[in-house]
Amino acid sequence: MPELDKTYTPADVESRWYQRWLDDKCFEADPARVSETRPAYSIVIPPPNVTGVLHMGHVLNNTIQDILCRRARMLGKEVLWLPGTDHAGLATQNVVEKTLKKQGVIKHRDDLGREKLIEKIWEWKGTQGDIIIDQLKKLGSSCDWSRQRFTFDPDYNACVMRVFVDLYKKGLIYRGKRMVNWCPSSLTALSDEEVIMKEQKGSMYHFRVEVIDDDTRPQTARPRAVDITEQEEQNAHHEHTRTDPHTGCRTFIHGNRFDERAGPYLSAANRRTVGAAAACLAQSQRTGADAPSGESRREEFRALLATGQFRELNLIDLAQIGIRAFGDEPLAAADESLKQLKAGAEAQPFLDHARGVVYKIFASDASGNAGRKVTVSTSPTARPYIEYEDSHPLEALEKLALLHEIGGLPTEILGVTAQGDWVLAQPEATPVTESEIGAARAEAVALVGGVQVNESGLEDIRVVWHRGRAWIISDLHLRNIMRDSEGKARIMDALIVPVPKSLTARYESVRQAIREAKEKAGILSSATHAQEELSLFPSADRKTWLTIATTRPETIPGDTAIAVNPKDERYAHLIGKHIRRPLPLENQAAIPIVGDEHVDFAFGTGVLKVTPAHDKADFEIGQRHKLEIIDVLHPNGLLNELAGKDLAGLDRFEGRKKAVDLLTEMGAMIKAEPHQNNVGYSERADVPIEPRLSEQWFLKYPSVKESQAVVASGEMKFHPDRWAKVYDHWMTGLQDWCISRQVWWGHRIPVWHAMAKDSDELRAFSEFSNKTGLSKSDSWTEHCLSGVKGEATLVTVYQNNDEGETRIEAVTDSEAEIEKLKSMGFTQDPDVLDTWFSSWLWPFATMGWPEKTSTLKAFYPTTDLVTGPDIIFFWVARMIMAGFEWMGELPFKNVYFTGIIRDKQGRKMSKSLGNSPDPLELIASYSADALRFGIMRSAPLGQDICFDDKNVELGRNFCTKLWNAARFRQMQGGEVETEISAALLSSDDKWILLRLNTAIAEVSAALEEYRFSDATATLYRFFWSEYCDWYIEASKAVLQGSDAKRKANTLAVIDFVLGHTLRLFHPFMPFITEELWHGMGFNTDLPENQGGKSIMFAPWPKPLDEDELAHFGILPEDEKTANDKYEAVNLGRGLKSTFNINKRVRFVLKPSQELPAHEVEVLRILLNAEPLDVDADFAATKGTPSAITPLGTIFLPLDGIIDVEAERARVGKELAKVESELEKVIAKLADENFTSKVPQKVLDEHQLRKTDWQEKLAKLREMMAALG
RNA sequence: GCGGCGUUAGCUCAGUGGUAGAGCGGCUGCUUUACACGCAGUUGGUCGGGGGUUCGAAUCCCUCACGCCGCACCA
Repeated sequence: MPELDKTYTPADVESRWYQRWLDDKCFEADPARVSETRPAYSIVIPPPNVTGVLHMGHVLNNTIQDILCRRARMLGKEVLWLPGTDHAGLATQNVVEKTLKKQGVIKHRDDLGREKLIEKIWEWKGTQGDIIIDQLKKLGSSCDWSRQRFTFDPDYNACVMRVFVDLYKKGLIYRGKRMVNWCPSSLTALSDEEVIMKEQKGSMYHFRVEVIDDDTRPQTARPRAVDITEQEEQNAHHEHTRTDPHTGCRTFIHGNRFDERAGPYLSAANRRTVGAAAACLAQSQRTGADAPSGESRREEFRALLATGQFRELNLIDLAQIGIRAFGDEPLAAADESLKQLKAGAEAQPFLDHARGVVYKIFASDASGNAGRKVTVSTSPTARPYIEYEDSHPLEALEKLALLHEIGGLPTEILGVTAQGDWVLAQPEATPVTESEIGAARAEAVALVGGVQVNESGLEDIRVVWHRGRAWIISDLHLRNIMRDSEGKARIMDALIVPVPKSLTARYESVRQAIREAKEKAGILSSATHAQEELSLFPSADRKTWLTIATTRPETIPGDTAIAVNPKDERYAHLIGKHIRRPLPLENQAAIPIVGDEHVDFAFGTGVLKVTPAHDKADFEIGQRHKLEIIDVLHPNGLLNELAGKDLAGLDRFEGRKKAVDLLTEMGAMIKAEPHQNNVGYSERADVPIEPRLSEQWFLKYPSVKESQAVVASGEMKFHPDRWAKVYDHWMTGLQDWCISRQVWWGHRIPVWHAMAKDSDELRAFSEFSNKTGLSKSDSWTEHCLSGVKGEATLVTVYQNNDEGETRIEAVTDSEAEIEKLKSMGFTQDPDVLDTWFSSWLWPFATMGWPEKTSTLKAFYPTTDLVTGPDIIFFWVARMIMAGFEWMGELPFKNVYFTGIIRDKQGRKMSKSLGNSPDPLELIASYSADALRFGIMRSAPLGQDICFDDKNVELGRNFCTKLWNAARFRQMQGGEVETEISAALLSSDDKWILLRLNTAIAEVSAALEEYRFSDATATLYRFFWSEYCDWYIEASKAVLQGSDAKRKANTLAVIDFVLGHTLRLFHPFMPFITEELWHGMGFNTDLPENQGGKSIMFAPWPKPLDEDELAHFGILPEDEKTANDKYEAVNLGRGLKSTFNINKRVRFVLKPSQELPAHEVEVLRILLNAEPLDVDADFAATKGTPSAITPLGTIFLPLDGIIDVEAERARVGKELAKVESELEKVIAKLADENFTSKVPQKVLDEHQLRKTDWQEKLAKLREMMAALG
């Protein structure tokens, strides 16, 4: 037997074996070898990016593939693991361009031009590309490198061209001017899958636009209100761009007419309503110029909300917010705040029809601010509530919005009628009885303390019960006017929401009464306000304004319409009118108001600006209404001249700021509030993408039905199968795939154009005919232009493109045809294809398609695919479709999705975080085997992996252990792998053979089900805990003994187990197992293809079958014999440890059964006893520590150092535990409920347990008694 | 919003109805002839909360909370 080095040197071993495997062509697949008895097994590698370097994800992915392949080889399959790399268009071009720039070779790619740059990239690929291939080899990957492919290989390119032409002919590829995801950094279109949504904290800008009747009216540079100075108005607007920084709540204010410090600011329009003006002034005076900013109150309000007690709000008048306290103590929650206010309060109760008893308390708040009013009232839902009046209507509305937006609030604002009525729904309100109302009223009265009730107040709110809900109908609407508690009229802003006509009609009389009351008070009735004024803010000159919310004000110059929902009663009547687009300043064009169902009237203001050139949804609206498309952006994201002179040349984000400034200056800006929305980012360039209208090539996915069905039916299996759902979902909502990219490195689109300058189709065609000799009727058919037999071009004539030309489009993948086209003046489409458009052909294009190669025949469809779930759409789904489309068959039978590798903190590994260890460094310091074992051990099925170097360290330790165990065997000398004699098998031998059987079965089953971490766990347990810790230690009894026959037999068992273990380990740790396989001489005498050449072809271990077990005389109960012994050892060791004995000492065993001398010797060695006396009549000195074992009682005689108390304590502790366990079992067995219902098996188990505990208890009691 | 995954020992994770586990870490002891990258012993858990089904629940059902990941999105 050759001698193993004292230490394992992985670096030498790994490079030596890998080279040897390559030299011996161990990885090369031969289709000719495939037969019925030697089935094919194949995997195509997910081709890494040619610029890529190995990261942990690759390690995980490729280790799994290698394990699958190596095991398949051992199972006697013909294995093809087909490797290669991906040309990765954008990424590679970027890398090379950057390198060239760094080297100072170029400043811009145009310096080189297309052809030269591509040359440079090829050059780069030749010298620096494919680094990852060498790295994969370091990992031990057993790929068939002789078949390595690159997606840009000439024959692969031919496949891509062929596929394009085929799809084109099938009518699935088309060119279209559509909205695409445009990357302003890479200057190319991207597919939807390459865009990732990121949450953004931006602003929602509200600005107003002027409604005009038609587009013929003269334009005015800026809207202007009468009776106010420019400065005043600007101030007013400025005030109201303020938003709540904490909540970002919307205010619903359309009017924008209040100055918080100075009180209501009156526009001319408001002055029209005389009473209102007075009211405004009155309130202003009452609250005073130094009225609190509202901030302190806001805080308090938030605090109340946070208690969760205030769940419902009720708008009484627009300056008030009512809060109802629900719960067992209706008012207790509000009590605290109320107490503060009560001091010196003046309460004014009155009866309100809608609200029951209302008490209005006027008070100063804690900080002495005047003008605070609190209303306590009963509600129609029989819950008393408290209302806070704010010094300012605006503030109240802000709170309303705040409440409205807090999840779980039962009050919803539903909408507004044409009359301006609005409806609050209270979905959680429960209808109440008269008596409940009465009780609530009484509570409220009691609270404020016996105040007299008077009737007063305006009948401004009604509650009706409808469909089981309480509906509040109010006459309030925009500029609604009411009396306040002092009897003075006030003007309020309002929420506008529709109410069902049927409902409002029933309350016509109520409204009539209100109107009369208001007229009597000299207040304009809401009825006099015409419909068109609703929701709009009319100014003195009767201009009407619409408020629009947007996140992208820089695109206003590209707006070509305003859209409202035709069902939205607020705005429906405006459809057909126009608005004045505020930007660009020099071109404030009139653009139409269109009705479109797309508009969500619950969102924002319900008015949408339509920018067809810069938003997907807007584009569609534009199509529906035949709107003009104005593109205001350059491809690189700078605003162009169409954006106006103020914005042109600015970056889109700079432009945004500038646009806001412009709107503010002209007084159109109402406010900017914090707004969170999701913005699409280019995954690669990490910049926000720009929806951009451009001419691109699109593909309608082929073979969708089959592809969806194959997974749904389970014919193709996903592991874990939850990904099947994700796949199915995506396949259900497929969007056409934008396949063209505006880069140079890629498969160039095989489409050739000739432009006929004439827009007249016939004349254009005759021009074409002169060149080709084809007639017009030949359009859309294939022709051979070159005259070369079998070659063809598909010719299509498109009339009238944007430039008024006629385009002749020729599509072919034939070189002869291309030459001819070139000579005829055709030019090729400049775009290249999406990289995924080539990699979706990977499973068959790498195998020689379209030829019917023997490789394809033998290895397609492939068996397994191992990849990450992040490319399920990019790659997996598309490969399935391509497989069906061109091979008529699924491309693989199983897909295993790995998890994502995270760091110790659970963060995704990334370059920018720098938290990704370099696998090559790990290999250098721990070995590839260690890395492989470590990562597999921590990779449960499809779960993300928290990666820690500790795992690799553990892998390294495991390798060392394996190495040393092998060395131990070798040091024993003797022949390798001799016959095992059944007669000489010890209980330990039988035990380890049974454990090996279990391990083989477990590992095989785990691998069948892709449970790699389970497999490694079994390997670890079996080899370390069972084989090394117990079996080898027990074997020392024989190996150190003098019985040569037994010794030889034990070595035979050890060899048997090691030989199986190495094979079981090989897929996980290929290098060290190969080294030991040869180093230990397991390869000798084996046929070349059965492990003689390499362990990778040795047969995969099989458990001993029944016959073999019988032959060796191994029974299932043999496992127990050894287990009993090991338990006795554990207990004996425990004794030693308890009494702090760390020397070799004497043990005495008082056996409960006869023990062969060999077993005693094993016991002695495992216990490290010197000596171990077996004495059936042993009478221990009082206080001698002992333990009850399955083999009898073990004593640890401690002459002179007996500590009776310590031993009593120890036994006592154990006694207590046994007693409690026994008690549990007895109780269970005594319970008839249990015994009558439980299956017999469980009952037996419990019975047995009971007997065991009882026996133990008896013995422990004996021991206790012995201790005195 | 819709969907998925997860929550078990200090950490990483097994455990799909019947006596709560592994590795790492911690602590104690041991240089014992394969291995200190080792050996022996030992300490860690009301299995996220609540409810239900059951003789019995970490496991099945409901619900809530938290975390992660997709998808869809509203200007």
